[in-house]
Amino acid sequence: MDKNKELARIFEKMADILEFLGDNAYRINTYRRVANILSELSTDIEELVSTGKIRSIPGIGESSLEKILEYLQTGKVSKYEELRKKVPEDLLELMDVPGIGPKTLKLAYDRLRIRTKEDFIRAVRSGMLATIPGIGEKKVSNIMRGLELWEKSKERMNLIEAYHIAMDLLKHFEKVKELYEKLEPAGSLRRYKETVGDIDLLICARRENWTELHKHFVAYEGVQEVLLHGETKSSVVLKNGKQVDLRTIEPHQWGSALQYFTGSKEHNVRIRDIAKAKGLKLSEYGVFKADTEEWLGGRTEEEVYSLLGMQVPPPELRENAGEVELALEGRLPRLVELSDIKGDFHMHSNWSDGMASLEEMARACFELGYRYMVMGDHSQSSRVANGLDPDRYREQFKLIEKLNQYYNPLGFYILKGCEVDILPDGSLDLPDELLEEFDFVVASIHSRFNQDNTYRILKAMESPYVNLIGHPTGKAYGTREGYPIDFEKVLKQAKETGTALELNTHRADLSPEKVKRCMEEGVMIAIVTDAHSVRHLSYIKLGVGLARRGWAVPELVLNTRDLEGVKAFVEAKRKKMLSYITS
DNA sequence: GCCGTTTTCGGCCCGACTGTTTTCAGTCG
Repeated sequence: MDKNKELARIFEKMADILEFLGDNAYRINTYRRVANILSELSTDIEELVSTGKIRSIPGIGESSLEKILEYLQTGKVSKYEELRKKVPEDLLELMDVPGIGPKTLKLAYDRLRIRTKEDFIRAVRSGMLATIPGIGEKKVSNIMRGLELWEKSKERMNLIEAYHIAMDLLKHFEKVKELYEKLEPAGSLRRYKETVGDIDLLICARRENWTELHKHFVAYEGVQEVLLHGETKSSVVLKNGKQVDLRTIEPHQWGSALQYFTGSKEHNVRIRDIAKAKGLKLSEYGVFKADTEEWLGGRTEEEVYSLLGMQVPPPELRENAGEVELALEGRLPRLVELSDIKGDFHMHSNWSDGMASLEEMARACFELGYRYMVMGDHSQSSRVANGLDPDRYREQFKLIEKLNQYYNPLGFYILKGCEVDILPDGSLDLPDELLEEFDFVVASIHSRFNQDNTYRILKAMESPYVNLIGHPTGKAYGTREGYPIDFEKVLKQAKETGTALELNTHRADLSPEKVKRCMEEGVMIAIVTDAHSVRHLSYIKLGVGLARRGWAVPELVLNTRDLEGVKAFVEAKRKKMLSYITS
């Protein structure tokens, strides 16, 4: 799969360079599409080539295929090698910064002879950039803000990125699985924090295997630089700039080490305090008697916490935000779990802007063990997303009905749904006659963020047919802050109208803090992936983690309901809101 | 560069916002 990724990167880079050079926009778009296809493939590119299946992938034509073949044979793409000679690639990395595009970079390149990232940033700070005609003060301050956001998102990775890095490393260790008993990511990744600074891996193994394990770790192909290479601890920086630490643990210390390295720091400080009060000492090596240093336990986390007289707080709650008190009293809530999830309420197929067909998405959901899924393609006003008009939705209904004939006897249901745009005035992008025909409706804001978004969402929730508000605050990882919104008003309206709010895994919106507010107010949430490919569906696990960080309980998570429960939720709102309208 | 009951050329990617302008270019989703 590494070749898929590398090829995707090359196509993406070529697109960047061509854009900088002012090439044909359609060609650039094609390159990006190819990059996207390559990165989302679930099969090795070499296999697709050898079986000839590559020829049947729409979007990859003769020219792209040639480049792919050349890469597989020689490890290079000559067109890329040619292109990169024409531009300073380092500078082009700034295209990822919000507010900086190819034209701005080209202007700086031509007018100020800027050749590197550092040059550019210096020109922004010194005011040189503002001297170029066509670039004013506002533009410069926008870029400054963009740079800050970019720097910040560079420092910490988002949860999805961290998850992928960890999964790849786990795969790397699969090759030497006879050397260890357990391997688990700790730190903020285990706590499902929205952003992760570096990745901590813990390995439980007998001491005689430690040397070999650390050797295997630093030999990982993704490693750029080895910072530390020892017997118990090694640290590396990966090619993507992210740091990974590895700790080897003896079996009898596993629980205490896992507890210690999971954190958070605040939680641990608090826990050690409690240990001290009980005449105990807690460290990554175990629980000890304070006076005699006698080892009392530490094989498992259960052992550690029970020696302190507490329940085990779920890792997602370990922030010293009330979980310690509840654990001491034995009153921790039962949080939602992955195994509670019976379906996904928000995903796209290639009918709109998804990568996979409806059939493929259905099969994948069925294989995940779901009882139902909501197919929620974009509505007509999302033109770039190839949104559906009423006729196409009705056409899609027929396909869904046909698939349901196959799946329903197997206990799986595809619900007719949509992600309908909330228009600037708060009205919906589809007529009521059609909305009524859907089994489940997600409504989201996708454009014109400078309007009164609170009003738009409140208005949308008044519709008897809207069951879920998509990405309610508009927040997206790293690159974008949310649109301004009065969340408390949204909460109140959600409760009054019987509308659920979405926890969109892809964007980490709602944030755990806002999930917590939902729980406090008794507002129903739905954990969704907003999947645009089969692979994205598996991110539901991360969504559950984010929900757990928001203390989400199963009763207020719509996905824990069976099909009848979901139908009852939809029906209840229709009945309630329609009676308002008629009375 | 890709694609084709509109098929080997010509359409595809549209609309809004922001900022810098005075009628428009760049960026973004």
